[in-house]
Amino acid sequence: MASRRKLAVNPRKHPEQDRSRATVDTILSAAAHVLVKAGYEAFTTNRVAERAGVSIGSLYQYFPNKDALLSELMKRHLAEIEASLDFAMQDITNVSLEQLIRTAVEKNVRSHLIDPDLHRVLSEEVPQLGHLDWKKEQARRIDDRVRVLLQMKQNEIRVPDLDLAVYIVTRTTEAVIHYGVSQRQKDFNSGVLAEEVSRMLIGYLTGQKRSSKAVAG
Amino acid sequence: MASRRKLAVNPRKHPEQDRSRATVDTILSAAAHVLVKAGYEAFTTNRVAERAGVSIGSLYQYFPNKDALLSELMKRHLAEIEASLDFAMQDITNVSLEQLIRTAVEKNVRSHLIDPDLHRVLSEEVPQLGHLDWKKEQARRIDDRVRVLLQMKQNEIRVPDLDLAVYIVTRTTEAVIHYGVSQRQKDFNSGVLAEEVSRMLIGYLTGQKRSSKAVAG
Amino acid sequence: MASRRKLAVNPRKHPEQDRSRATVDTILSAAAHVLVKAGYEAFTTNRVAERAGVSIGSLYQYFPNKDALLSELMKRHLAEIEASLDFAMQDITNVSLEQLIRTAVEKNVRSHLIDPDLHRVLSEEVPQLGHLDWKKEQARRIDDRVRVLLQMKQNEIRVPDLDLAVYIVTRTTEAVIHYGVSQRQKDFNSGVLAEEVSRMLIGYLTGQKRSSKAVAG
Amino acid sequence: MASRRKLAVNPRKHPEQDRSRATVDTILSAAAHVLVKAGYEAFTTNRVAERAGVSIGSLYQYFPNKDALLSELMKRHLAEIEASLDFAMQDITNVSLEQLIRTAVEKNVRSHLIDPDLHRVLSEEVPQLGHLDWKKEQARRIDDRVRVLLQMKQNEIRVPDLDLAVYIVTRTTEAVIHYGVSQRQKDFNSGVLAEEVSRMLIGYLTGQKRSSKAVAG
DNA sequence: AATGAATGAGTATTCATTCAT
DNA sequence: CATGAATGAATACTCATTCAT
Repeated sequence: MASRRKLAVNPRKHPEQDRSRATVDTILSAAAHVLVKAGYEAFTTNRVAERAGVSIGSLYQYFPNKDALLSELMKRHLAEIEASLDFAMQDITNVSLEQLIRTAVEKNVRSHLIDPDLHRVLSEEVPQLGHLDWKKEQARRIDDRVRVLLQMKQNEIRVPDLDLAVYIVTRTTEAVIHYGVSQRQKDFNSGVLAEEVSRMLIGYLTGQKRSSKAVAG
Repeated sequence: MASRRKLAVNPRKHPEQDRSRATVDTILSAAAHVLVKAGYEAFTTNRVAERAGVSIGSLYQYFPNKDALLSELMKRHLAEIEASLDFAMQDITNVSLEQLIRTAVEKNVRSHLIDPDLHRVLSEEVPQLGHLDWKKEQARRIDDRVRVLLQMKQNEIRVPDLDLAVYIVTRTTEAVIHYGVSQRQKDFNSGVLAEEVSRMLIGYLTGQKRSSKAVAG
Repeated sequence: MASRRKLAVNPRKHPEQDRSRATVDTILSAAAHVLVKAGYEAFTTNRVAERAGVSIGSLYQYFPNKDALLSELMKRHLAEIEASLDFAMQDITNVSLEQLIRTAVEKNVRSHLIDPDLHRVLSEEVPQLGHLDWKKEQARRIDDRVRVLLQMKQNEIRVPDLDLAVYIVTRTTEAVIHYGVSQRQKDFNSGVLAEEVSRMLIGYLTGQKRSSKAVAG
Repeated sequence: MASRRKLAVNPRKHPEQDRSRATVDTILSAAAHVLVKAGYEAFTTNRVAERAGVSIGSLYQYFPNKDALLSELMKRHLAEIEASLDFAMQDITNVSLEQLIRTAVEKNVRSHLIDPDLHRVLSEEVPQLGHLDWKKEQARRIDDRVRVLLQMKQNEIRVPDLDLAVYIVTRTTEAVIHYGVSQRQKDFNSGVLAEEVSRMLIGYLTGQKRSSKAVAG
């Protein structure tokens, strides 16, 4: 498993290693397929193996158990989403807070177009193997990026607690968009949904004085 | 599965009916207990029956299958929450939009203090038997109430689409508060979290013109 | 399992409990049968259940796992053997050491006629689930009885260490007889084997001075 | 399974043959290691191969199946023990029966110090692949040697049946010493155990008239 | 109605062994 | 000869559900 790096040196592609990688991918695809088409109920290691056209033994060669398979599937899916989020930080300094939020929300929307069926099953049907370390880490990573973005615009922002703002922005965006895919399909596709959330978040961040027991300034 | 609700209609209470009702309650309590203390993983009909001090046969006398049991449990829990939401419509006309939102959010917060452990298991661990008719109905019912409230304050509100606004307000409140219970415990308890969401929603609803490709008017 | 004693009081035989007991016995018989006829290799819970004419589920209702089944089988078998050993202590005081040993060995021989096939499989083929508490206990119990017997004849015995003597007598008898069943069948049946071991043990216990670096007196 | 022993016969050593022999040894060492450190439960061909730093394919190049591997391991271990038993026949004629027995038992004791852990696992944990031809042969071989020894001292010996005596002596020694290693560790190490068995056997062989329905003469 | 013994299809997982490279 | 990916029969065990009493 660690010896895999010989590749770079040796031009002869280690056939086994390629085969392995291919098998893993096949299995994961099959897993996604089963999950999407048949639901978690029917998500059986044997069924996945069968769908993958691979023996059950092979599946267990690469995944020590069912949860590991599920975990890897989620990991990859979320990694894709995270990648698609990217935030293109480089030239963002020249951009207004408004533009920033709009772009971020927009990207979030687009990231939900990556295999939305799988996304739904993964987030709603699959029993959450919480405590997955990489999951917490990923959440932290995303929060961190959002915090950095907000900090850059700190002088335009009026909130009592930046961390809290990050939390609210994150959760809100996620929730509204996530369920919007299926429940407000029209607005989701037309961009209206994104526009509205953006507007809401911008308003929230740039702050209003009108709250009675108000916090902001 | 819902057919034994006839009892409620018939005022003359046969003693058997009382016993039945008691048994059902016992079973549901046991179900909640198992779910909370041992997780969905360990939630087996036999275990619930045992915990309830009732034979497995009896359990099946009252619940045709496991899902029915789970469904009823959710139903009751959500009904409690819905009840606690109540919205106190009667005198609300005299109240400002601001106050309205604040109250609503506040109630939402309080509703999350009803058996939060059960709530968590139910919403995160239990495989969502989506499509449950009563569930959609309940969601619709809540949305309807929110829509009515907002309509009463229509002249103070600036949003392009009331339905969409209802959706956003609902989802946002739910998400921020739901995860806030565990992830922003401090802010949740201090009321800061509620204050912030309220402020955000009020800002959103009373509207801003500043959006560029703006929709509102 | 502990409530079984109500029977004595209540003439109506609890049908369930009888059924249970019968099922357990059936399963154990089937287990013995499979073990003897097909060997440990083929000793499968499913096969045992099938042979018992009982569903696999029922088997697991009474035995939490395969080892528990095996353990119970051994326990019962060894209990039978132990019972057949019995040692009839009561009138043994009037008896010579010689007679004592002879009787003990004789009983040991007879105890090996209890299901000798099962005995063989159990002691040779089955992976020893050592550490079984009751097993150690039983061994101790038997040793204790032997020790008591020898202590009664202490003045006729010449050995440096009674405990050691108990160990040697026990092991020797067991080994010689155990393998004798199959390897010296003729002598086993004719009683010659028993006679010889008895003679050896008597000689050993009554002691000789001739050992060079000798211990005894 | 035994067919690769041709090597030993052919004096001209091809380098491959050396390598083969080395591989075989490596595998057997690994097998012993796994068996001792992890028990028979964990004794899998893949694990042995891994431990040996050899591919599973190679393992099967040298051993047609798992049992063959196990068999060879036992064979070698028992051969070592047998070799250590050796019996030093040459000058034994000058020696008294007493001395003979004492020496034999002593050697037996020492032979149990050869990898006692492996010995234990092999004799207690591993499912006896009885019927192994070489095993019976070896037993016969040992019995034969003992018989020859006893025959040499025939005039000092008083037993009704020499074969039976061989059986009893063999089994007794084996059993007492084998379990003594762990159950009477102190006496085993101090030599007291050996002394006692020796004394018992000498007494037995030199015979007593005192048995009532006596056999000897 | 209540009981709890019985059911058995279904599931994850292991491991000896093969065979293409 | 060596490799290690692939195989798949086999196995222990679970749990929702039924039904005779």
